[in-house]
Amino acid sequence: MTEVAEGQFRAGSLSHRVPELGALELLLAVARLGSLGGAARELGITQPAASSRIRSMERQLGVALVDRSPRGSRLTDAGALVTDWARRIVEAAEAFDAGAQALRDRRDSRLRVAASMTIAEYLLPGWLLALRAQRPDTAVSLLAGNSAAVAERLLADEADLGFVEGVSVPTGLDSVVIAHDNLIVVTAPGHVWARRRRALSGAELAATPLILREEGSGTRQVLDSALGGLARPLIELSSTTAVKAAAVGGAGPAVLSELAVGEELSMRRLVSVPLADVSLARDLRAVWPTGHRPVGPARDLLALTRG
Amino acid sequence: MTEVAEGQFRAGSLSHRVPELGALELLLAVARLGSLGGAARELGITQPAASSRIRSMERQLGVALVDRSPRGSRLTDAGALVTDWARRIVEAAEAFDAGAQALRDRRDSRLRVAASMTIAEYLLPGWLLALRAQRPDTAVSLLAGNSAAVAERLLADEADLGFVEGVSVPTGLDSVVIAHDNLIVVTAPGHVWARRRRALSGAELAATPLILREEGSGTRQVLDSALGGLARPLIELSSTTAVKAAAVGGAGPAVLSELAVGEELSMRRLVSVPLADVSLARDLRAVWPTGHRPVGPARDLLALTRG
DNA sequence: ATGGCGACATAAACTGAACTTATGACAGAG
DNA sequence: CTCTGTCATAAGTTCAGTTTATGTCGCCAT
Repeated sequence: MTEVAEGQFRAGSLSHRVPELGALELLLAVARLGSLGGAARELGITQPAASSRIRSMERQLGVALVDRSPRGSRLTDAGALVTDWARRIVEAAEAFDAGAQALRDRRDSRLRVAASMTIAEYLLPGWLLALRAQRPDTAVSLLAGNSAAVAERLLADEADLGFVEGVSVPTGLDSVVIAHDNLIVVTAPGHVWARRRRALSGAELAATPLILREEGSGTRQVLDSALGGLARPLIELSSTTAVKAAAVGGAGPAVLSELAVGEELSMRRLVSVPLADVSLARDLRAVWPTGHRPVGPARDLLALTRG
Repeated sequence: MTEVAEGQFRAGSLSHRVPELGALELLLAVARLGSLGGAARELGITQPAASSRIRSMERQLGVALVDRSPRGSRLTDAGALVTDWARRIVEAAEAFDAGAQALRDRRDSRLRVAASMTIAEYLLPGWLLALRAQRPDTAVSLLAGNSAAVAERLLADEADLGFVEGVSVPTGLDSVVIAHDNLIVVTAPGHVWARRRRALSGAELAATPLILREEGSGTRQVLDSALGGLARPLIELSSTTAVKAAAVGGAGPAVLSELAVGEELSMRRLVSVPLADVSLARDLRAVWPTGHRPVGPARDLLALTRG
């Protein structure tokens, strides 16, 4: 009976209202296996521990999650919903883990990857997850920087495989295009541009103050060159996340990589504005020192990125 | 010195390698405020606690995250990267919380929402987050079910606002289209269809065995009617998540709501196959009992969904 | 210079949540 | 009618995270 006043706590941080990761993993295991004891075994804890953990999660959320019977346990309707939300958290945690694992082994690992920021943030954790599923023993290291830094690492033999975004390939490197990244114009759903039917012209874009990354950033370079150096900043922010936040908040239109806003678009927190006569596409390339074709784990990772 | 053998633990569950939510929140606060003590104050803990928490997170990840100086604390390069991954987790947790909060207050709340599964899973948590930012005191309840169940609740005055996906509006309800959901054909990046240039025809789609939701599900109904009842199942699975997993694993092409695969697409775990002469669009509608135009919080929520 | 302020570090004692071990109760299958 | 699976309950233990209380370092204003 400790949670009587539920509903008017002091902006209590999330961690008091959202179960911790271990509990969410347990819930997913229960959903998959249909048994508390089975899930417990899989996670290497005892059955009473699992039971108690699920129970305290139910108390915390104020909703019954599983129907327990002497024949096993099934999710309730609410439980199924909660499990789906939990899965999102666990997936984000897996990406975190994959990235962190790579970061941790920076020094002493076997596959050393150097990548530009956008790729390192949004794409690599997923690829590393897949690579680990395929070759669990490979220790991967990750270094993030701009194109020049990536090239430098590769040429100094401090990295085995690199990933860059941008139009030109640094000299001394061979490359393969692995994907195309489009910069897109996005606004909050309430913005006038969200209701446009006709596509936006380059001139209109150049004439409108935009929320942008700072000068010198990769995305900014692509935009400036496509527009002839004319992009007019409404605000300049130093991280993709800050730009997204400003756009979601309705500060104005922003130009961002579609990789960075996949979720915001599908959740309709942001809306993409079609563009007519300007192409903001750029290639994402895997790169390596000329002649040193990737072998071993580097080759596997490369294969993964190309599907 | 307990973590000597780091790197070869027994498939150790995530929770041992990923810091818990509270620590991630703390990290975000430090990133934002530039100070350990400040972040501690914001989260309602003491400064040594914050320091120790960050430190143990650094030990856990094996990477320095913040540069501590007598003048404040800034993120290291690795710290910035980790913070971005952490933010994804925290965002997922916020969506979880928004949904759970609604679920919890099912009985005694002021705004009662009934929604179909896809909307409840993928869209509503985001909307509720926005609603709570705007009207923090509104207690929201959520019931998920199929279109008929939604209609029933509304007509019985057990819900104030409903959301349904599908072609027809149940009788007795007024509605507004709030968004369009497209079913799309997706495959793993390795599948032959991922390399097609020409769009897929309806006949080809009907002739190919697909990974599908079970008969009776909303997505299956739309597909069957668009194809004239001809969809040929390769496997039938009972949840969107299972279909996604099978498709990502390369089992074959799947047909899914674009809402369900936004992230997979932007991460290139799945690729969308363009479709030529078939339209798999369906409207997402807000619904309410004829004549009872939404007022108060229901009206606010409705406004949010339309941007 | 020199106090004062703000930031972080260190040490020791405390608290509590979550685990384990050990057992009991219930349902269905052979 | 016992055997095997399931979950529940109880009591004891462990350990991570917290607080309180101090120490150190750099910066700034007087």
